[in-house]
Amino acid sequence: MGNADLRTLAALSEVSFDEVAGSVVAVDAHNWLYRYLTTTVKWTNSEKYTTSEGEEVANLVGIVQGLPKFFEHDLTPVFVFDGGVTEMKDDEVAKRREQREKAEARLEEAREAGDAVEAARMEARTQRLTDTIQETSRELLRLLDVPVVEAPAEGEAQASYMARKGDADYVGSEDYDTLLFGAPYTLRQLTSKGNPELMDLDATLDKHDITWEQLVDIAMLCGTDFNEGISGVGPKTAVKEVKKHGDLWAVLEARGDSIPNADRVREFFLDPPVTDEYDYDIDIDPDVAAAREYVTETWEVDPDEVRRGFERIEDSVVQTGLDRWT
DNA sequence: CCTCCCCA
DNA sequence: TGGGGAGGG
Repeated sequence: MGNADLRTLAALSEVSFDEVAGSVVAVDAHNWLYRYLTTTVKWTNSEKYTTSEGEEVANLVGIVQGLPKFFEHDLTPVFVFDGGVTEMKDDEVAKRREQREKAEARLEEAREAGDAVEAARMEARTQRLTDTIQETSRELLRLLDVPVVEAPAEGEAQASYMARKGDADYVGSEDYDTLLFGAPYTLRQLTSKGNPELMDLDATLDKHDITWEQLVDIAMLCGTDFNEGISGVGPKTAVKEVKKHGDLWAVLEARGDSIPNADRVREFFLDPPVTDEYDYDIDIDPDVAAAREYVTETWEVDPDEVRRGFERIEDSVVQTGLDRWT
């Protein structure tokens, strides 16, 4: 379970919303929507957010309720969507399919073994947001004038790349592997109660006196979402060994161990498919009336579910506009 | 120090 | 999902 290990290595600190006010946050859209839908809206077993046509549109409620948090703290979100498989290179398609099949196979194994935790974890990995959810999310964000970027592959990789280039101040994600994608600063817990948590890449590297490449090597030894780690190797040992031997290959050779597809996984973190073809205006001017009509009439969402959210959006965006003039 | 397991 | 304790190496 690599993510917990990465957390122990990461330089984390609590920040206040005031400290990050005025910044642009590249949000991994899939991650954000998925977490919001599962934790807050409980969409999977709710008929409340299902239209008469049987389409699940809890995402619309999630967006209307989740966006005000950004605006009220003067944060500009840029939603970065995962790329469609067809836009990816052939080997990338093959790689993703392979990973997906692997995850599904592990899910089956976990189910058969009665391992509920592992099954839930694998389910989260294999679960995809439906096409309807992706499309209606994009449309609602368009009406609300929230910037959207289309990633060629992983949204998380694209968001990290944008932050690295300086086109975003932070990546917004709950995942720790934005560190592995080279995101300088990641904000976690942006939509939950309490203060956000800041994850700092340079501070993480300094703390252990390692390079970014070595951090990726360390993570791979512990295990990532894309590879099993080496049994008996945790964060401490991984750091020690990578610093002693220099890089992943030297560590694996010295131990007589191997990681399947190690070169591809490593490359995936260090040089993922990303694009420079994006352009957005961070001066947000939402058409709340059109957005409300889209949500409540086109998709038949109960107006009571989104009334407060739209009010907060109206208030906070007007407020922000005033702030900029004073 | 790692892993497994339980609790909040 | 992450923090803490038991047990094993």
